[in-house]
Amino acid sequence: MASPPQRRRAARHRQPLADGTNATRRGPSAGRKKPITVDAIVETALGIVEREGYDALTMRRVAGALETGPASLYAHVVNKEDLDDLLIGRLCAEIELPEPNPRTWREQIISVCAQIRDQYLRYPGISLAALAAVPTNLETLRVSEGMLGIVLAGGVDPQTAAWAIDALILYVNAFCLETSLLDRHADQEEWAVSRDELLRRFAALPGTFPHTKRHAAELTSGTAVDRFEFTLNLITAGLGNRT
Amino acid sequence: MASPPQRRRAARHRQPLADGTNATRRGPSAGRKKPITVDAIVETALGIVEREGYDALTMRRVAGALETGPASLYAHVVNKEDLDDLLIGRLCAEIELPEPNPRTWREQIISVCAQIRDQYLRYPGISLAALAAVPTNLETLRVSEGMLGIVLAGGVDPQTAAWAIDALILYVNAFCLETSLLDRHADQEEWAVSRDELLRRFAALPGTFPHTKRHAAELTSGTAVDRFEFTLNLITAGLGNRT
DNA sequence: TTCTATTTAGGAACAGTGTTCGTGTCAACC
DNA sequence: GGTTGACACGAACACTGTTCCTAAATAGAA
Repeated sequence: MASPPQRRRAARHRQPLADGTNATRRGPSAGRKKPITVDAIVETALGIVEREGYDALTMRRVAGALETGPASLYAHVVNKEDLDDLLIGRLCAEIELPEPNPRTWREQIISVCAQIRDQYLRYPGISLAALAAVPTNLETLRVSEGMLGIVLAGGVDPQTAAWAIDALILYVNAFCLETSLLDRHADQEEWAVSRDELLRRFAALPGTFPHTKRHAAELTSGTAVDRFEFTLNLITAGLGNRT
Repeated sequence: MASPPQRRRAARHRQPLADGTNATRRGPSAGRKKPITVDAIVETALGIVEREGYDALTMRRVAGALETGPASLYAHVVNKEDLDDLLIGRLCAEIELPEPNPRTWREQIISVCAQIRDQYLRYPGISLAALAAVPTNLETLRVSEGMLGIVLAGGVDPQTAAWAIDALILYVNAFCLETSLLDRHADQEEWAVSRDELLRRFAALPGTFPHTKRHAAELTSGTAVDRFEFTLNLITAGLGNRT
């Protein structure tokens, strides 16, 4: 009745104990080319998401890539939810956090957010898992901690800093999710929404949409990244002098 | 080979033609107590989401509530995706848009966003459908149009207004999604994350998390709505004088 | 060395999911 | 009155996450 994955998961959310990778392994894994480990599962899963998107990430798919059955994964991973957690942990671990600099703190958080954005967009749709991730995941906490340090170094009062970071992370996740969903739509759908097509539709709207019709150009202008940086500037700009 | 739902869906995204509710109906629907219509499906679906949450929303579930099989729905609805689209359209249709007032424009958009928030939170998890909704949905466009009018009345330049509204809507959706997901987690999970529990965990973090440990109180303070209004104030505050 | 305990691997199955096919049934038009 | 076409729907397909239970193989104990 031993349940190692559950315990391992609980431990993951408690303390950053050095992962006790037992040098010696047991079980019928000698016949395998590569043993099934949590890292192998995570790596394989990330590869699938990178290549085919998050909703192609299936326990069966991962198991198949590892040349085994789906049941074999549940010895190392509690859930699909647990796997999701591991994935975004793995991604957050790659984020580089600069030493807080009081003079350039705004550029610094924007750069960290851009790192997260690029990391998430490289794995389309995974931001959904990021939104659902439990807030006590150690790797996401590491990123929060780093961002908090940067904003505090900028002289922002702690309460404002705490909530602002919450808002920033939430926005980054949402941005990536929306972008991924839109890309997936635009990929192989008959009604791909190019900018021209959008402009045409806005122009064809009835008179009850005066502003949308008049400012269709502004509404459809800019790349996704342009909007991303616009919003981040907007949020961070208001942090210095609160009203 | 007639495909009415596809055509209807396409029409929905083109022009707000008055819904041609043919007074006379055909087919073996006389034996039914209530005929299966798009409205009936949407209404039933909303009821399910309100009571049991978005991931209880299943084609089979809706069909069952309508006392029929799942195949019957596909005569009126193209997809589950189409149903999702209809649902958020229905919700957006309920949003009341005030007449733009240049003096109180900030309070006005915040109030509209709060309306959307309450509407989405009443149907837990449906914000996921809102994020995935195609941007040419007429009802969501109506809301965007209303918000655009308010911000423009506030004297914000059109380009800034357009992108800011995009950011606002994105944030509201993400906020609702995260809140719903957290609620679902906290509902019947053994590791429910109460505020005390969170404080304890932050206190137990290793020394590599100095800021998180020191400001655990600020990080865990406030209700979800507090954070919502904080962020909306933050975003709208930066709209007047752009740098 | 032999034996047992523990851990890992995995086949088969269960209860769900979205979606499609084909068939049957009824109402409205010519 | 017969034909047409919209509607309803049972059955099935290809999936999904997850659990049960069995088989294998090693680690430590006797």
